[in-house]
Amino acid sequence: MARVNLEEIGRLAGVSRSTVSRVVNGSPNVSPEVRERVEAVIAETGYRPHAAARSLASNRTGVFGLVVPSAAETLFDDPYFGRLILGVTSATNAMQTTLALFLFDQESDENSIIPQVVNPGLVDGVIVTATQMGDPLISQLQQATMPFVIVGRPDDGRSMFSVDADNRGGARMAARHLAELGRTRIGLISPPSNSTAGLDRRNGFLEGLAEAGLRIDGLIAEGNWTEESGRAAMETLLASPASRPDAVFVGSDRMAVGALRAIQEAGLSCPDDIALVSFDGILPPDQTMPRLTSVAQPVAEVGERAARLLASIVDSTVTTAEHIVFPTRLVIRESCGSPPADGA
Amino acid sequence: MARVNLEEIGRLAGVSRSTVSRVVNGSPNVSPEVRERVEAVIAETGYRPHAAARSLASNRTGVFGLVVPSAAETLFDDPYFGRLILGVTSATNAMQTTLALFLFDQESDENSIIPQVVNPGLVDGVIVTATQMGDPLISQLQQATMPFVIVGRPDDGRSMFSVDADNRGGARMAARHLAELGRTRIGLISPPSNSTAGLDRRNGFLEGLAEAGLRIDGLIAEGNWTEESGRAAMETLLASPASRPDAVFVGSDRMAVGALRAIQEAGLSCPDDIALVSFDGILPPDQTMPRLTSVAQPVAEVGERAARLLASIVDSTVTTAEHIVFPTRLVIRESCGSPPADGA
DNA sequence: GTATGGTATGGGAGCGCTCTCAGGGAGCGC
DNA sequence: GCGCTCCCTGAGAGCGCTCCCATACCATAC
Repeated sequence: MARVNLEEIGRLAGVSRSTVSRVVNGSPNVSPEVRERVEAVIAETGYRPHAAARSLASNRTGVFGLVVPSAAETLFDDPYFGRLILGVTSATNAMQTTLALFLFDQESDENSIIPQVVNPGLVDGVIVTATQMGDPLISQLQQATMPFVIVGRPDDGRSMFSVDADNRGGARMAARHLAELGRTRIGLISPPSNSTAGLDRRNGFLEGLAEAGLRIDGLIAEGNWTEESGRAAMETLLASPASRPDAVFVGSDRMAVGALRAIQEAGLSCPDDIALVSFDGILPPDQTMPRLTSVAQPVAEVGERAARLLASIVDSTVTTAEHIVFPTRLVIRESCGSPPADGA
Repeated sequence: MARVNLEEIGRLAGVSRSTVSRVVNGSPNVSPEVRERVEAVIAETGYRPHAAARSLASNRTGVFGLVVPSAAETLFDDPYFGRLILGVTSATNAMQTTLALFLFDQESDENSIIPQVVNPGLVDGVIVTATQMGDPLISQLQQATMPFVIVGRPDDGRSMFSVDADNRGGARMAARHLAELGRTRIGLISPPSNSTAGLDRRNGFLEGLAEAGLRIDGLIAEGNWTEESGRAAMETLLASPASRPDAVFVGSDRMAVGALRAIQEAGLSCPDDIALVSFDGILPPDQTMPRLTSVAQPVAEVGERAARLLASIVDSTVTTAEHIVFPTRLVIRESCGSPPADGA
């Protein structure tokens, strides 16, 4: 069953290459009997169109790139990226598009990967996640006029297509919730401030705190998304018993796991001594004791929407940049100290 | 900066298309001054070769596919696939190859995805993971003469290229370790037996048990890789207190987390009442209390090796099917009840 | 009858590259 | 000085497809 091409199929079915192409691509202008004959030949030869040839002629590859830069090492310890990939693939599968994954597993890879990403004829467009401030990839994409969508909020004001969760609103909600439960010394373990998500969560939290008439009072530490950094940050906050917080908002689930461990290692109780609310809502709830109250963001939906948005950019259906924000919701469990209202 | 092609670069540099091609592809037969001139033009025009055109002409795409079929939903809760992807990308990055990810997120996707995977001109070869017995994908790949490597052990005797961890030997080691610690009623929570990995771990365990002169005595339950199934399986094993095991080998880390929870919920202690050894060695050790003793398999290395093997098949460097097995090693922590010998 | 329009089909051109081959020039040995 | 080889370069063909246009045919309208 050697490779066979359009011409050959045409020959076998007694029609031209063009007609076979029409059948393959579902053009309506083909007579039923011809279509049937051609389809029979295709079936019995096992013919499959050659993707590269098609791409070259049509200037469309049917491939989207998903770029996940920076420390990929730690990446999959966080369920976030897995969920995002799941969302993206669910959309690309539905659109008959294939997904190329660009993971930079080292800083040094960056320079060898970027050319691939922006290479014409490989992908039709790119979804970019976890962009750092001033990411060189972004400007390269713009320069190459490669369509792209950012997952997250772009750091500068320039208009680009992007999809994000409402980090700011969610964090604000968390702060207010803790305040409403009567906590007064509410601390923050912030995600890294070199990411817009981190920045937004921090600012949203401070905003909510202010709205509740509370002050942060120096109870602030910064982590780097990892469990270990959450634990270290909590240890910092607990360092002086006199000024110990009675509640902490932790900027991500994983950091919260570490923070919780620090609380317990210090012989304190969560939520009695220190209430905790985290962000992401992505961990299997039973993974911690008490279970985490968390601001849930719809990660898979963000990924799915990003893929669909990219598709419409590629199709030139939408042309003016838009920033899509998904709402977050507070999932109350035990770590915040309020009676559970929602078991999800 | 509109699209520019080889011909155009040639025109600007005063040479032919062919010469530019040689420069781009690093052919040695180009005079230094011409090379320099061409490279200057390339740099200033921002020229990038068109991947599809190159693929069409050279019959090489520079893309490898990674296929992860079946229940993708639960996929990323298990760090296994993340690690595997990391390993594969580390190799493909080094080889200047791009990775196409094929995730079937529903059974129904399968039929729409397979054609993409075996499509000529899209990928040069495919790495297939988590194959079920009698996977239709495999026969399609063979039929399309698409090079492929299986991660895991192929279920039938036919010769194919594959890379696996020594599931059998690892499980055997686990059984013997527990026996050496003086446990006599050693149970098994087996991975699903519709996977060769599951089968191998189960058989290896039984083998090790027999070598230690022990019998399984009905202390066997089967899970489906999930935490919840591990917990349910352990509950089954604990159902009749009279015949309770004093040790259990759990076929995966995630199931072990569930099993551990079941032990603790039953008011028993691990390792005092029931010692635990699991398989994978992939979870952050601090995630459980006590920390899990586990048979560690080098997942990332398996992925990396699979990608490299695929590359040599594509290059026709290797032609006779081989099955590569990576050794596993027992990482002793607290859950097995022996004094820790290794902190990794 | 001719004019008009829609539909089914074929053929040519071309997408941007690689690969093979031919040819010109330089360098070498005798 | 001639022939040989080796290196560099250019030109042609062709990868398998899509897209556009020309053509042939049929149906309808006047």
